[in-house]
Order: sequence, then C-alpha cells, then structure tokens
Amino acid sequence: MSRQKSSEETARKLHSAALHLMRYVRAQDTALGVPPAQLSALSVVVFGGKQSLSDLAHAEQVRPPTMSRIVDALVRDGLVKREIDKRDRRSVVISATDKGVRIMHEGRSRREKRLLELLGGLTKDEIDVLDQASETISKSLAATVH
Amino acid sequence: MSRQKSSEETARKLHSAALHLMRYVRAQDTALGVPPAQLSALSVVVFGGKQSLSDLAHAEQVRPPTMSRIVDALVRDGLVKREIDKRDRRSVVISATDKGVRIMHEGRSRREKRLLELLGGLTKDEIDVLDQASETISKSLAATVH
DNA sequence: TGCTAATAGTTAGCTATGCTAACTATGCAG
DNA sequence: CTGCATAGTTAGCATAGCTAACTATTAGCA
Repeated sequence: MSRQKSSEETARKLHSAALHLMRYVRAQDTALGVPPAQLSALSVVVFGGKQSLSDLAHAEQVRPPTMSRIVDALVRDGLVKREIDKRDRRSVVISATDKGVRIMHEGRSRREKRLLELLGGLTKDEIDVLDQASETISKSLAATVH
Repeated sequence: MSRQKSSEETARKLHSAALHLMRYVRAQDTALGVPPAQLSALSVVVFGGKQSLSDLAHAEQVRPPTMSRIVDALVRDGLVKREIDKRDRRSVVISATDKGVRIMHEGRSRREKRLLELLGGLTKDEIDVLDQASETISKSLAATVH
C-alpha cells in the first residue's frame, strides 16, 4: 500500500528524474559528431518528412534566422537538401539526404539501446508503470495547448 | 487490463515524454533573465552549497574553462561570490549571494507551479503512477554508474 | 631541502547556437 | 500597378561548449 504523496513532492521527483534521464541519453549523441541543435533538427526532417524552414523553426521552437544557420550546417555536411518551393518561390523545402537518414537512424538506435540497458534491470511491473507514466505525461502535455 | 508492452516501445515513449516535459518546464526560465547554463550552475550552488570550480564543472558535466566563464557571468551579475580557498590557494570557492538565492528560489517556484498545473488535471492514481515511475528512473540511473 | 611533477584555474581562440534588426525576394489584394 | 504581407537571409551581438597553452600553487621524494 503506497501512502498518499503530495503533488508537490511528485512534481519535484518527476522533474529530477526527467532531467537526469535526458542527460543520460543525450550523452550518446556525441559519438555521432553532429552538434545537438543540428541533430534535433535533422530528426524532425527524417521522422517528420520534408518541410519548410518556418515549419522546422516552429517545431524546434527557435527563430527563423537560427534555423536558417542550422540548415546551412546540415547542407554543408550533406545531411539535408535545401530546395526552392516551386509553388511559392519565397519558401524553401528542407529534406533529408540518404546520409542524413542513415546518421539519424544510427543515433536513434544508440539512444534506444542506452534506454533499454536502463530498462533491462527492471521487472515487467516496473516497466508497465513507466509505460503508463509516459502515456499520462504525453496526454497531459497534449491537452495543455501551447 | 494492460496488454504486454515491448520494452522498445516503452523506451521510445519514455524518451518522448521526458523530452517534451523538460521543454515544457524550461520555457518558464526565460522570465528570470538568466541564461540556461548560468541558471543551472546557480541551482547547484544554491541547493548544493559552496564548492570549488572543479566540483561545479563536474556536477554540470562541462570542462573547467567553460565553468570558469559561466562563473564570470554570475559574479558580474552579483549572483555568486568567488573566493580563494585559504587551505589551498590554487582553488576557488563559489558561493551564492542573497540575490542569487532569491532568484533561484523564484525560478524553482515557477517551474514547480508549472508542473503542478500539469498534475492538476490528473487523478490520485495517475499521480501515484508518476511518483513510482520517477522513483524507478532515479533508482536505475543511480545504479548505473557512469 | 630543493627539484620535479601534479593539480586548480584562467586565457585565448575556435565552433555552435540563441536572439533582434534590417534587408531581399516573392506573392497577394485592391 | 502599387503597396503591404510573408519567407528567408545577412549582420552583429551574447552565451556556451571545446582544446591548447599558460600561471600559480601544492605535493612528492631523493
């Protein structure tokens, strides 16, 4: 029987757990040799498909000039392609190259492997609790429009 | 009745939930006017007490030159004090000023308020699941030495 | 004791990443 | 066709990460 926890205490523990978990998985990314902002933008393009620079900037919560420069670096390193939209020549369409897709999949696999190592020492019940908690968080965040 | 989930799926969901949760709470920090690396270092000093620059760099997982510059900015803005250690004059001791403590407490309160808003829409059972999940993650991370 | 090695920080200089302001090019409304 | 709106880029600033090289201090030991 679990005693009643205060929401305040749960909020603090949740914050700490999420903070350290992200720090733990992000450590894997350095092996790819792609800096964090570029890697994050690349993941949006690889898993979300080709899109405009504005859309990409919005998805990553940065301003267009910041994303423009991140795309510069990704193009320079051959991870994405930048093309003018034929229907609106002001707009550019960013899409992943084969190399970009390959690197992103390697990155995802590394991060998942790292997380699976962590889950490896847990019981089925504990994993089920993590699964439910993840659902709850995602659902709450989706409901809180921002 | 929950069906059997694969660990792979849980790992992906957990990663996504933690990523978006951190993005959500971090958005509160901009109101403080203290950049992210400085705010994070300040929290270590405020909640962990006075310590050397090396200890601080280690806690934040950055190199000493990086932390030296972050401390420069915090000293410039009057949030921490930098003093020479009397017992080892090579070493410096970083401690929070009253202003640093005040700002950090305000930041923590903002983040917690934000998280509590999120937890506010949940049932007691759902919060209990989040509490257990947080415990499990923290325990696993502590057990995995790195 | 006095030389040598180790340790703690800083400085210099590079890259990356965030911003705003100001600009160019294109599209749209009338 | 004129004028405003929109998409992106350029320029310039601040922050934050790194390594290499430096200074100052301490510790080890022959």
